[in-house]
Amino acid sequence: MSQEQKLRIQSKLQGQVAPSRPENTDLSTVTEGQNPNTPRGQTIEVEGVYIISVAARILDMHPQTLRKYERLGLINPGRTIGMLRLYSTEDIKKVRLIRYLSDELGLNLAGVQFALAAFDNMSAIKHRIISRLEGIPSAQQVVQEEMDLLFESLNLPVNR
Amino acid sequence: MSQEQKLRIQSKLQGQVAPSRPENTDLSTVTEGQNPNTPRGQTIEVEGVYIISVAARILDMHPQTLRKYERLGLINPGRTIGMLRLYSTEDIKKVRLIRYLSDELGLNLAGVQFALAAFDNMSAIKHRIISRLEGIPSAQQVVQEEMDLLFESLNLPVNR
DNA sequence: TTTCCTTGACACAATCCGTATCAACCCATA
DNA sequence: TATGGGTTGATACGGATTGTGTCAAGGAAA
Repeated sequence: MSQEQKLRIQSKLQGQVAPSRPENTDLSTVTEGQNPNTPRGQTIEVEGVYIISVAARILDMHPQTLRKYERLGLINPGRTIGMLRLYSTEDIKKVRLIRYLSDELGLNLAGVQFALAAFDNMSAIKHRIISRLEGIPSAQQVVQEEMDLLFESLNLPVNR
Repeated sequence: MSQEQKLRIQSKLQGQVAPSRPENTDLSTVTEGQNPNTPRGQTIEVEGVYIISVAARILDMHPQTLRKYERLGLINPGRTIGMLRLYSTEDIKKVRLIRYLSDELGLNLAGVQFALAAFDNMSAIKHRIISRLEGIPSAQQVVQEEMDLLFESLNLPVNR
């Protein structure tokens, strides 16, 4: 339970199981819902990937819960050659978002699935609009502002 | 209990608006552009307004379910002077959307609440953006198209 | 080898949702 | 005005869902 234990196991397993670094993260769709102005000053954990036991300890959640989330398609962690799950920091952040939607807002997992898909769609549409307004910076500014307002209105925790 | 009694009240309350079609599922076109909350003095003359028993029969749902939806803030039907609930056609449509989110997509009521709020915010933001792009019709069209695409991507039933 | 760890499957306790029930009150009709 | 049926708010119950626990079997690392 102690922080030292977490970091010990974490660093231990990182040295072993994580030969590939950030280039392995082809989970680009995960970060789609995050704002570009995300405060990145609070990263306590070292960037990298974790096996399920370490990820569960970091998140203080049961490993079976993480497995269930994956089975429902909510998260999609990478795998080692031996089929071990590898959770990136983006995966961790996404699980925190899921936990917020579930615990704080009371959504069930179907609702979480719907919300995550909605976030992805909203973010994609925002980028599509801004892209299509290439020659009109003033319009781009309007869309940027209002869409950011929209995300704020959803009470999404940026740093959870 | 008896069907005659209900139909009697129904015809009293909603006038001559198709009381003999209990299986009518397309009420969305009846009073599309009319505001059901306009006080006309006599409640008998208001069209497309139903008490809870009639609304429940139109929707094929339990009256207690409708009451619970209201208690949770999902719907907000009007009231008579005697505090009887009055469901407008807009309320009926909203209940159908709630039922779709709940039954088809499997959201719990907290998820439905979140989704409805998100829809409202999205619609409001869309109008705000278009309003702020007053002098740029081409940009307005882009936003209109993409936001419509966004709503479509949420698999929302238009006429449920 | 030994010792963890992971995996999938099944089971359990707590909670949620729709429904049912109850007494009290309201409303339309005679 | 009197009456009977419907509505209201509150509470309680059965079925379903969710997170968690447990189990045996197999793999990876010291």
